[in-house]
Amino acid sequence: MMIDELNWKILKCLQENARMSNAEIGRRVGVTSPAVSERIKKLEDAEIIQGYTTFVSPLEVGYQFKALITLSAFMGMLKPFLEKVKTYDEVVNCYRITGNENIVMEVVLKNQRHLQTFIDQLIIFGETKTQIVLSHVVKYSEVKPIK
Amino acid sequence: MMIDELNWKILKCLQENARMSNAEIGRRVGVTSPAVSERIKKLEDAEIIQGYTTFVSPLEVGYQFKALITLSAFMGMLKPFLEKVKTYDEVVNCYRITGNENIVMEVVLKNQRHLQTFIDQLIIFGETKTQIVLSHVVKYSEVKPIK
DNA sequence: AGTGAAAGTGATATACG
DNA sequence: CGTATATCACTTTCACT
Repeated sequence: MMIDELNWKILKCLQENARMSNAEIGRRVGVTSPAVSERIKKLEDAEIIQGYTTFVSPLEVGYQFKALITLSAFMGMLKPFLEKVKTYDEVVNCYRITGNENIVMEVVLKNQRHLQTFIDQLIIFGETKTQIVLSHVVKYSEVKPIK
Repeated sequence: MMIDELNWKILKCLQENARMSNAEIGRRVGVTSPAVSERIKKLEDAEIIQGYTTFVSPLEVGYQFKALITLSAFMGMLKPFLEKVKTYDEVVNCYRITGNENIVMEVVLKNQRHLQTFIDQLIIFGETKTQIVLSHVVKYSEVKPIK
């Protein structure tokens, strides 16, 4: 599928604020709301738009910190881990990566004890490395057109 | 601010689909749409809700891969980097972390050459480590109530 | 803090450039 | 692929509880 300039403008609006009305998007990009509606539908069908979500602040709801946890899986333990990780409420993001380290997870934790019990659950899968997140410098920045 | 069970149900709906109408949320959680509207406004004011966004697939719009790039900053170079990183279109997320490695970035790249030119920009700030993302196993999972 | 009703605005389907 | 119109749904405000 083709993404023209108008579609990029619509994607920009939606990335800025997913709850913006089609009418408001239309005003900003210079078309009517049915046109916006149809284009959004096509972007969804083409899976260019993969969903709409809300940022809920982990700190404001009582989690004390975030951490990045890196897992170097033991032989044969990567596959079971990939299934298991989906069930952890703590994990908000999980990437499989190249190299000796196989997995990086972004986790939300309520306190140090919680970190300990969480890491304890991982030891059967491999070796872990924990890095506490001090700040989220760039947060879910927009995906922009390729130059 | 207090987050009661009703607010958690509303947050669950919004995290699943930020574009869900207040009326639809109301039907699912058992209140009227003005009630939903008012609660959402309070959650926004309390900065529990920090925004609404749209997932645009980097691969579908022409980026060939993602990478995690770790930066171990040279003495005195962390602060200038923290300003500079906001200007990079490639960086969709950037975390400052504890330990010898100071920064982890999630970046979208159009090809190998792009990776090289991007890393070249970083060498003045510190040493880098690059891990190519093979898959995004858990994607922006919901933040859930603390048990 | 939530409901119900009124008025305004937005979404959707259809007909037509 | 877009607009224009009409109908229906949703949002917002407000009086009341």
